[in-house]
Amino acid sequence: MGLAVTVDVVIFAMRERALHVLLVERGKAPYQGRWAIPGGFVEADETLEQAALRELEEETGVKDVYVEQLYTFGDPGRDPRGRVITVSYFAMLGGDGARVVAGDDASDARWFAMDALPELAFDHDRILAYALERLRNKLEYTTAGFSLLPEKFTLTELQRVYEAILGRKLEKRNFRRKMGLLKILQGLREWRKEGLPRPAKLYRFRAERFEKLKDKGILFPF
Amino acid sequence: MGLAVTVDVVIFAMRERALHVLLVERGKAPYQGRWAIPGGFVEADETLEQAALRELEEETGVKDVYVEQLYTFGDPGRDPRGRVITVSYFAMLGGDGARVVAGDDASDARWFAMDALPELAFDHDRILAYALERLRNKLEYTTAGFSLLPEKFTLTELQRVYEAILGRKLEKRNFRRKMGLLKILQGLREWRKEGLPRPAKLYRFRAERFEKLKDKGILFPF
DNA sequence: ACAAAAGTGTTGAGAGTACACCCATGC
DNA sequence: GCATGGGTGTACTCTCAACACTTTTGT
Repeated sequence: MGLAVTVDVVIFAMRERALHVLLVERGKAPYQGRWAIPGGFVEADETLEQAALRELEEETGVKDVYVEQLYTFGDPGRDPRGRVITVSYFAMLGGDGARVVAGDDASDARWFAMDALPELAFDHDRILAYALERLRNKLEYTTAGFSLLPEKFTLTELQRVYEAILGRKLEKRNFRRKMGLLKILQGLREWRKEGLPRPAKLYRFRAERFEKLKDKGILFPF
Repeated sequence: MGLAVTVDVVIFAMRERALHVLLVERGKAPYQGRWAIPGGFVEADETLEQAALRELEEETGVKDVYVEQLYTFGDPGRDPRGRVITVSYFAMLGGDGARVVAGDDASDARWFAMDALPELAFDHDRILAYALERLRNKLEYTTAGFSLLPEKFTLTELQRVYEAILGRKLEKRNFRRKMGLLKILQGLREWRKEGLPRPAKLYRFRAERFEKLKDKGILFPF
């Protein structure tokens, strides 16, 4: 079989109130100089997920993240080098982690706002579009939104994550009441003060409480 | 690369009020004589979806179905022949079509009830479990349920599809009212009489009406 | 007349939506 | 003292869940 398999990892983070994605600049042909989703060839003795994590760390320095399989793209002709099938993954980086990559000189990786993307290599624009759609869906029935925040966050920060991904404004009081109803937030006795007119209370996500809700099919009602 | 790629197609149908899946008996090693999900190797010049449709027809005679990609399984060791990555698909066959295969002597294909499966080849039990989970989810936000019925069906038949897949009983009056509210059913002036104490009205699914609902994020509330 | 599935409405509870003002702080 | 984002409650509507009896037919 003249067939090769790659993995590609779409990794999202919130930066400056907007949803960003991490891309790498290709150093060699094909598509030299173009930006691409980090990824590479699967090796013989690793699982697909291990390959995704390895490539992500090699190309961007990001590690210790949870990746989830997205979709497999395999049209003939999607890679000029021959028949290459790619298994795409996606991941989310918490607010604090989002700064790690910026200072990593071992890579040509950069964050791009989702509404200001460069031209991409291969069919990576399709992959990215698919990943965004999946992220929107996950927001409704999982706690994906929390994965894009630091451990401690304010309610307004949480709301901005939802707004950035869904692409529309949400009503503040309703958002807060519903989050309260879910009982998956723990209020802390700490306040965020930097750059705020009035200090905002910090919260922490309580994963163990969410587990109980999941089986009952409870949705995030936004 | 010593890497091969296959496609496998999980195909569901309702038979005798229970959810069934179509399996084929393997004629050669490995796992000779075991039952397996229909599938085979991807050829050089076809898309993954074309490969899935081709293999499905070759092995079971089923054609003209809509297939949807499910998940890609690629652990080293999942196939004793070497490193084989499989892209799985799933499909649904309407009630009338479900009989087609039974008379097809060109294949060793057979329908199995999902709650009485034989031992399967490779990691096909995992694939099947994943497909069932996906089917359950799709039932909630798509019209997947209708794909398992003939063109004309009674409300009780429709309810049985939901019950078979969700694995629990639903309340008749609530089910009917909610289906009515969605306005995606067209009542016909025909009745089903075979084997029924009292004739039941037949309905038809109106796909074009559903399109309008989708964008508004309307869910099937079962 | 009996067995079996078809068909039909109401009520109470909980969640969704829309909406406007005062509060605490930094400058 | 003013600009800025933080924080709070009510009223209405709609949907969900629970629940039992009558109707039509074949035997």
